[in-house]
Amino acid sequence: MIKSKDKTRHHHGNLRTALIEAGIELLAEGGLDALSLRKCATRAGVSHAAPAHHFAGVEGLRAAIASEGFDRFRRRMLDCADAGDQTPRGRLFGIARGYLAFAREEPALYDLIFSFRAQSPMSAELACAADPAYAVLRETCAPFVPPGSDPVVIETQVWSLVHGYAMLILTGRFDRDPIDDDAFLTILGEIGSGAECP
Amino acid sequence: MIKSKDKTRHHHGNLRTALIEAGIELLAEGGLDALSLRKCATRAGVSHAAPAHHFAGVEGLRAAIASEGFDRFRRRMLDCADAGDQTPRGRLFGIARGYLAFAREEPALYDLIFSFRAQSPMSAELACAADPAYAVLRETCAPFVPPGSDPVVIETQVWSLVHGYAMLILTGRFDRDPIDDDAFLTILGEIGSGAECP
DNA sequence: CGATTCCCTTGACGCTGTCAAGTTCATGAA
DNA sequence: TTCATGAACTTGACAGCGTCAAGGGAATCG
Repeated sequence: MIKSKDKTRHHHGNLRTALIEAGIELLAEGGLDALSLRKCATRAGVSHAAPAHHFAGVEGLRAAIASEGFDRFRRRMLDCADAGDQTPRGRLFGIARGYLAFAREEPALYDLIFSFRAQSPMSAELACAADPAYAVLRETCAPFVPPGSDPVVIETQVWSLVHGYAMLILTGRFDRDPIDDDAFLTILGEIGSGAECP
Repeated sequence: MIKSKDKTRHHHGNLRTALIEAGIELLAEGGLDALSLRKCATRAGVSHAAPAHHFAGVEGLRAAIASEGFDRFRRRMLDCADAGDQTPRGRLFGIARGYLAFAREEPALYDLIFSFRAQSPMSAELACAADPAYAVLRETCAPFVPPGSDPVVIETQVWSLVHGYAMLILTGRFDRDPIDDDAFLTILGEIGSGAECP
């Protein structure tokens, strides 16, 4: 048996994590195009080909960074939900605020996690990493599902609305605060009407 | 004076258009990553450095292709709107159908036109190219604007909802027809309630 | 102690965008 | 007409990129 979880071996300790961290830094500094295997390697202090032993090419690195990104995304939503009113509507507004906050605070990471397309070889792995984030949305929407109706309908409403709004913000379509977020959240609130909202 | 509009000069006639066309083909065949200046040049039958005389680098080519993409996007929405019921609600559903159709039929081109971020050097040029498409949305939403309210509110609702739904489709989050588009359009219809809907 | 295995390095290859310099051809002037 | 100008394109070069093959060094195991 090998000490399976001990990564602090050889020259570098925990290189995989260091490469992901370096990639997130590069994204924050230079956007999606600034991410490269060689720059991550340099920043982590290893040779240009070292990352190949930890990721399946550049797409593998992107997927690994996206996994970490989805986790931060999930935590950002939960933090906002936990900080506001602990009512179904308060929590719904909370995750929406967290969603928008994440998109604005880490736009390149946000772009990355939603840059994978359906036919991507990584889509299975990515779907796995994204599921916990989606679960947050699902749980928050649950109180608004009309009895006997498919939960996916209202989840799709909420998610499409917030996701689309975030994307439009990032494209810069809104020159300056087109409608403030509270007005947007009011719209979101109307979607949840018709179910109990204590 | 030079014959200003005559592009059929020299070796190649109308190379700029040919390069844009080649780029759109490459996008359709291989997605966003398949687009490169050199491949466009080869496909148009010119040397690898020829495109530099027509575009400001690869970003310039991407912007030019996006301009053409926005125009096709606009026409696709208008075609669908013109084909359905000529009521405000019928036309609203029409542009939504056209929006989704374009995203599904030319996913890479759709990705490209929405890949430019606010701080991009091309954002001014791109905003110009995108305006006619946004005008279609604006006109279609106009009948649903409550008197005395800011039109941008309802435009943002509609647009966010459809844009987000399209993005979620492309990411493959919906394994198989999660909710069909008609159910989605019903949601869209609820947004337009409260104004005249003849 | 020696062999194995893992982690990483080195070097190479083709592809990419970009630049500098040269060539070819159409246009306008003499 | 001939010549000069300049636009359109070619050629060649360079650095950065992802990826592969081969090799070396350290830790572990028999």
